Amino acid sequence: MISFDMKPSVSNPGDWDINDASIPHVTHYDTFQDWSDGHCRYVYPADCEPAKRHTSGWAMRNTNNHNVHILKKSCLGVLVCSLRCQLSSGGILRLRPAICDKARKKQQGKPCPNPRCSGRLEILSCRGHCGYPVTHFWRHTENAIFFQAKGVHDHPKPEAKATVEARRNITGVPVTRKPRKSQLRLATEPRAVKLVGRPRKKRRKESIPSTKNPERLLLHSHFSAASQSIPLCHSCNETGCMCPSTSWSMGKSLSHPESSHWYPNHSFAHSDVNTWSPVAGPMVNYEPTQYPSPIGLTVSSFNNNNTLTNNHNLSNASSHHTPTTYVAYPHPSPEGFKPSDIFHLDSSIHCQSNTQETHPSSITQDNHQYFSQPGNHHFEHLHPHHLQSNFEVMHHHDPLAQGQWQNQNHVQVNSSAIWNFNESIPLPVGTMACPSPSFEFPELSATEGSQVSYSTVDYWAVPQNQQF
DNA sequence: CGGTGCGGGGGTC
DNA sequence: GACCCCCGCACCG
Ligand SMILES: [Zn+2]
Ligand SMILES: [Zn+2]
Repeated sequence: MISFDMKPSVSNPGDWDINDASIPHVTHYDTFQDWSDGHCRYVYPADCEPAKRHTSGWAMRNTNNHNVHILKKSCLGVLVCSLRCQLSSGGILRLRPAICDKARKKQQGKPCPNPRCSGRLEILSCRGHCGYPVTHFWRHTENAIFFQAKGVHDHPKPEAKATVEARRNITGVPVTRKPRKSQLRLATEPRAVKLVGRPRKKRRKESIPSTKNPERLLLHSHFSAASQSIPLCHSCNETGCMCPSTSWSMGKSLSHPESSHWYPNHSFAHSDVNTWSPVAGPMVNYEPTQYPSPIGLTVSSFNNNNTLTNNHNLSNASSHHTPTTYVAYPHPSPEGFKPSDIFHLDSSIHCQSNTQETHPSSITQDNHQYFSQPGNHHFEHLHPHHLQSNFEVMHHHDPLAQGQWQNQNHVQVNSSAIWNFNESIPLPVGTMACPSPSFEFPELSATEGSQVSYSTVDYWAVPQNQQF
């Protein structure tokens, strides 16, 4: 049986789609979801700052859909170590891909910041929407901001944007959180404007179900099929989809049974931030299990509760009246690296032109297939039947790994971290204008003083990371 | 320098 | 025609 529950916030009980010519008036708004995953729709108040910025925890880049009224963004995946080395925290490295193409190219191929690892950074691209990246759509109306997402992320969460910014803060680059005008340029519709797209050429409004790609196997079916008793693909939300990462049973969000949200049965993204589950491939219903580490380390049990994750409301919607800037500093050094290690990933100061291909050994080892395209891009093909052995799963014991979340939010300081974080102090937790339910809390952190003492140059010269 | 939004345009189905 | 992606530009902080 299909359970597609419309959130009661939509005054029009009928379906709305981001592409609809007219979108219903809403009387109730959702709290901001910056880690939304799966097919979901939310309505935010027009003054919701994160919504105005079209932000997301996921690294989303603008995609041209040739429609002035609907902003489309697609997921860039996550920046991981090619060797999937295990961090002291028990997780794997999950850096945030730069949104800017140029900066992202520079990130790729850089040495893994883990001093014990000879791996290199590579993009684990998102193929969560029938092989295409997960897409987000934003649409502004007079008094609301509509959000719709398509697809289920098939990769771990990247570090939060605030983490990257906090790191930059430490390096001295100021980080401001004021909304920028340029970000708010998305045309607002006077009322029920016909979405004709821009007048140019023949491009029209974006029709969401993709019918293009051969390997995506996205069959022609309409979104509204959701209301029918036809099995839907969790990934593309289409009937009849045969995309490989599909679970066919209907899942509903445990945390938000009332929301219009298809909840994936095997979403990685819904596992803990520092861990994730391998894709189930053509199979279904992945159960968290312990897998051997690719580098032979014992995979330790790790239960990271430092994050409030997907779709977990922390507070109600009544609190997004004042656009307060939040001054929280999530752990600026995720996974136990000293921040300066990762600063290099943000800065081009010490940029090495690591434009070589990923070395074959890691290719074989990881059961990944790499090929390059013009422009030194590294693309990755995941072989679904190999994926089960590809990745570490540290979360095997956590019964909540499949959709329920703990929010203990305590600060963990891992004394066995590679770098000495004994001086770490808990960092303040801020509030957001439109409360984000998934703000990352510090796990490993350091005072500015301790970070300043690191030599960012030295680390870059560590020979053990130059083995390629 | 990088995040963001806009828009042109090529390629593919 | 639809829709993917890439690219460049402009703006901003
Ligand atoms: Zn590594
Ligand atoms: Zn994704």
